[in-house]
Amino acid sequence: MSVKLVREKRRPLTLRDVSEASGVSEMTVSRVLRNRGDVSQATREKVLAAARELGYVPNKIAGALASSRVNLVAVIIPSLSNMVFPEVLAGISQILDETPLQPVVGVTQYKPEKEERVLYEMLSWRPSGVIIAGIEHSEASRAMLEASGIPIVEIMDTDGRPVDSVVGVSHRRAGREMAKAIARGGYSRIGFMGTKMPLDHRARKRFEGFTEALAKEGIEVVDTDFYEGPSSLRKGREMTAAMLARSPDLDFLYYSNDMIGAGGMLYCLEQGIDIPGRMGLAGFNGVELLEGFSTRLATMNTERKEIGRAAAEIVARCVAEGRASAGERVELAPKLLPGDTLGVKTVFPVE
Amino acid sequence: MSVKLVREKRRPLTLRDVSEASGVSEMTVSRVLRNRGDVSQATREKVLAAARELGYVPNKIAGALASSRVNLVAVIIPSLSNMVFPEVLAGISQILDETPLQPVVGVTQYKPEKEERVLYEMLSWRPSGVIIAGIEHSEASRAMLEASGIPIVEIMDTDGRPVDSVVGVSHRRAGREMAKAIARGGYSRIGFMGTKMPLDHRARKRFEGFTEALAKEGIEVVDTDFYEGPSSLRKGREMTAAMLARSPDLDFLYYSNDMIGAGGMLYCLEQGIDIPGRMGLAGFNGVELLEGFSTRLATMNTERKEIGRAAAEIVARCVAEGRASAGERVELAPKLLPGDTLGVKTVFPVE
DNA sequence: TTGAAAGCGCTAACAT
DNA sequence: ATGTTAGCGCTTTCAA
Repeated sequence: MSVKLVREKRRPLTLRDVSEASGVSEMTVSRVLRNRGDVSQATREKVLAAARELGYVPNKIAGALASSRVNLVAVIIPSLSNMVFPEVLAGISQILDETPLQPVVGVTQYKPEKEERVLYEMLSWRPSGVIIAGIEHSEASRAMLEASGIPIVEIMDTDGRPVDSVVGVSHRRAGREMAKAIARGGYSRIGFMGTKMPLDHRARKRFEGFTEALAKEGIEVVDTDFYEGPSSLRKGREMTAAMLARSPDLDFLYYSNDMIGAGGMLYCLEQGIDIPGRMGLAGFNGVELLEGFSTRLATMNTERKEIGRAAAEIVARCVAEGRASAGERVELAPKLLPGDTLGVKTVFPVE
Repeated sequence: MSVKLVREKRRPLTLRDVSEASGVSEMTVSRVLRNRGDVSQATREKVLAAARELGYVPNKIAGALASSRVNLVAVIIPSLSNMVFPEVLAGISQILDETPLQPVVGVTQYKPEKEERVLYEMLSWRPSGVIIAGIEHSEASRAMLEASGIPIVEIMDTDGRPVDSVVGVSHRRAGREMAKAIARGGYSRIGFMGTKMPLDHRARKRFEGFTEALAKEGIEVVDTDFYEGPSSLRKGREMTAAMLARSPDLDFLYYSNDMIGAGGMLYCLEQGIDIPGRMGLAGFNGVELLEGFSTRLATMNTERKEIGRAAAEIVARCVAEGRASAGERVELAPKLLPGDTLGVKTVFPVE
């Protein structure tokens, strides 16, 4: 006959339990568990044995309150389904893994109100720093960041006035450089496809830089199309089909990201369109996916992982030095990768 | 002449500051900020005005300690770069957004030791529940989960003995069903490509189910190749090229995920291989990417978002009802999508 | 409807 | 090397 021990709603273990089980004061147990020196080897072993035996898991809530130290870094990004952000996160983790700091991720879905809520929520856990995508925030969000008293790093975008530090690329400049490359290639009837602008400041800035630089060359964007929702190969394919049906005389398609760009490229290749002679194509980001196609889409590589690393390093340094801000500015230069789809226009449509 | 106020290392605001600014006791301020009833309209407004004025952000650390309530759900997944997991997260968020609960994500990189560390770290914040990918854990991890006293939901995989609740698909069964479909198509010389097994239990189970079911049909897997690191189109392309060079008489390639499957498909199409007459292909997951290709890769759709939703619902229900566990089991049936690459073998290689 | 007191589980700072 | 005391900023509980 077996007796089943039903512990009612188990009270979680506390330091006191470990203290009693090991016959050592709570304070010393705390020291052992935090690897502070000044504890004899014998005591240390006794305590660790007791803690393991009981299955004690420290309570960081209490620890953080008592020490007013919270080793969390709030990371606020618009989305996880755009691979760009997991890549940034990978860079952040890589750096923070070497420190006692831990990233905690919040997702805003590109909505300023959601950003505000997420930020408030995260700040209420009193993190040691904030890494936040974008440089455009609601007034309330900006006020919270400024009042937080912790290092803030805005990432991805350097066009604007940061709260504290900033790490990213100039999207305006990226747009300009793409425009210049297109003009050099002799393309002149340009179509643009991208996300709806109010949601995506970086895409907007690229587009602005792009059209401005084209204008200087006397070229204009002939057709544009904007979509909402996730970027996918399929979306790029469908939008491209629609645009080419509408504006058959285009000779270059600029996409606001590689995913729809690759979809458009697949469509053009299947239609037997001569690339890059009759039609040029370019995306943005330099995502790994592009390496999987036998025709390489032209793009501009933004070093997402490097952005994450640089941002995390700034926060880690501030925390280590006890500084409340850094005021650093890191602008990375995106690199144009012409691939196989941005060359020289050779085929001219019949007038 | 302007005077610049340099507040040294700003002490974060507390309830007391709001209390003093509004002339209301801390207790009442706390009530207002938590939307508890029993506060007069006049007082409420005074307090809210003061809090907004000061830019007060509550300290959840202290709140959680005092109330021993933490509205966090630990979500532990192997990776963010495999789109499958962001999709699960989207489902989880969708449900938790309707509750006071918040997901907090930890990433294990498919490493049991890392899973152990991440789990320990997250449990030390005393979350209200845990959603964790996979049903295989180290002994220590399993012990922590069992001792946690909170609802645990293991997701993705149902083949095994769960700690508490489980939501997912049977990967063994998925492998078997793919094998049967392949046998029905008349394919008989099978190649398999996937991740190194010890890292990926679900891939292993699919492979086991697959080979077992094939064996029953008298078919065997002729060639296999396993890789480490991220799955990419390029990897699929390269591995496929290598395998076909090595084993030119294969008539079906089964990939452990859609990403490498799609890469392999692109390679085969470019080589002019007749699909599905001479060669069949299949992946696993049913990712959106596949919709972007004009040839649809055969796959089995696992409802990741639905898995996330179901898991979050279990946790939310437990928390609402104050239960420490649910013991639920939700097995979703993956659906075979034959697409354009799993048909009937019609072309037989010259002997 | 409001307030006062006690304490959540830990750690800083000071003994010893 | 170890122990004691006094909080951290909030919420619970009870009293008014």
